[in-house]
Amino acid sequence: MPRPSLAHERRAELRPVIARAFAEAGYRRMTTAELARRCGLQETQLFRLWPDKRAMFLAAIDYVYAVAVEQWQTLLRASEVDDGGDDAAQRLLAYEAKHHGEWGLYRIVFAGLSESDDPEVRRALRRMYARFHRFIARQITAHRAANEGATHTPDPELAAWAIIGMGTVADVLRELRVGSAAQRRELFEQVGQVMLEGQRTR
Amino acid sequence: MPRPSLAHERRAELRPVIARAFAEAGYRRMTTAELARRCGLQETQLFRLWPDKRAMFLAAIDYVYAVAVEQWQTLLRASEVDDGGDDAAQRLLAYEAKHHGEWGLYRIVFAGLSESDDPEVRRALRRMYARFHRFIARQITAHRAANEGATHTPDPELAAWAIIGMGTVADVLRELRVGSAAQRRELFEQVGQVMLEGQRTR
DNA sequence: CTATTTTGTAAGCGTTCACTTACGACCTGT
DNA sequence: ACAGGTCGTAAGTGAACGCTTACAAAATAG
Repeated sequence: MPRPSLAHERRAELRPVIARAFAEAGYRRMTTAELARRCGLQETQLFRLWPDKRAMFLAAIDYVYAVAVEQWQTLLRASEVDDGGDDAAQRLLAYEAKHHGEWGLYRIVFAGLSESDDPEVRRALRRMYARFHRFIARQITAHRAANEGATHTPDPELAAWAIIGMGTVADVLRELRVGSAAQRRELFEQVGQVMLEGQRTR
Repeated sequence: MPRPSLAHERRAELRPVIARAFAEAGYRRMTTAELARRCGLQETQLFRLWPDKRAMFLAAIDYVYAVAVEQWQTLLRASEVDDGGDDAAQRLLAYEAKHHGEWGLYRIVFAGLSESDDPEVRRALRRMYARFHRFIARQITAHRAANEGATHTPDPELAAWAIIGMGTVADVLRELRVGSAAQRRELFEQVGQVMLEGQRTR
């Protein structure tokens, strides 16, 4: 019998390094050589763990959502205790207003989008967006249900997309160094609030 | 005296072809050879018109705003006559709800963003975003001023960014083939309306 | 005409980079 | 022990591609 493979575990522990690398340089500009250097191993090892560069990138895309959700969950658990009357949606919004995009992982998404004629990359991005959207839409629905019973516009599904859009534009502003962190925070707070509440449909 | 150069005119007439090409394939994947083929000339000619590939890409970025604004202006001129009571902002919103992103030029922006450590590209993108933002913010201010005098939230500057974000997310959905054109239209109508009107600050 | 510049065409050059080959050392179950 | 796999390292390969060189043809002002 051969020696048992640690490939699975190694992939898991290298994923953050890979993701970080792609986030810094984008897809094309991050070379497999540099990737290997950052992982502290030879290029060949990398190609034994993943079939090709694209597969490494796919792993990075999945990591984007994984990281976000992990942070949100720890946040929600932590603030169940010292809750100031705000519900989960508002706490998440306040958190994002401060910390959105600070990991720079959105760069992976930008890279993926301009690489997106590749069907696998598309699939990974779709899955990522679908997950974010579902998470946010649920928060909005819960928030509105808790606070009052009326129907609002935009409906939660659309409001969730709008919030994702707001996050994206905040990423772009950060990326291009347009405006300040304070302004981005204002954006999250004002627009986020309006999207959460919505307007009563007459 | 030498023969007079037509370089300026040629650049102008090739710009849409270049832009279209970058929009279809992104920056890295669009080769200068293919670019030349589409322009119906040799690669060397291209390099006589622009110093390098990046310069061609910069021209494409500028073209994105140029095209949008041209369409908007013809729309506004045309609908001054058969105006159904809506103001400019609402007509633009209705127009975008139907036609946003159909030229695919947003792909140029995605490509630029993941290529964005290049200072020139960054500058071009900043200028483009700034122009879009100013245009939209003015529309919002005009709309609110015309309809009622109260202060609203989010303020026009932020609402304008939110609308750009909404447009971006619509582009992403179109790109990834998530949801239908009708849903994107709904997004523009509902979210756009709320951003235009805003909520009265008490 | 002629000098000077643009326009057209063909070939190629140098670099970057994803991915491979080759080979030896090292585990681990039977 | 040893077979059949994993791990580590070094070198290389082949293709893509941005950009250049070289040279001839055409056009225009003086």
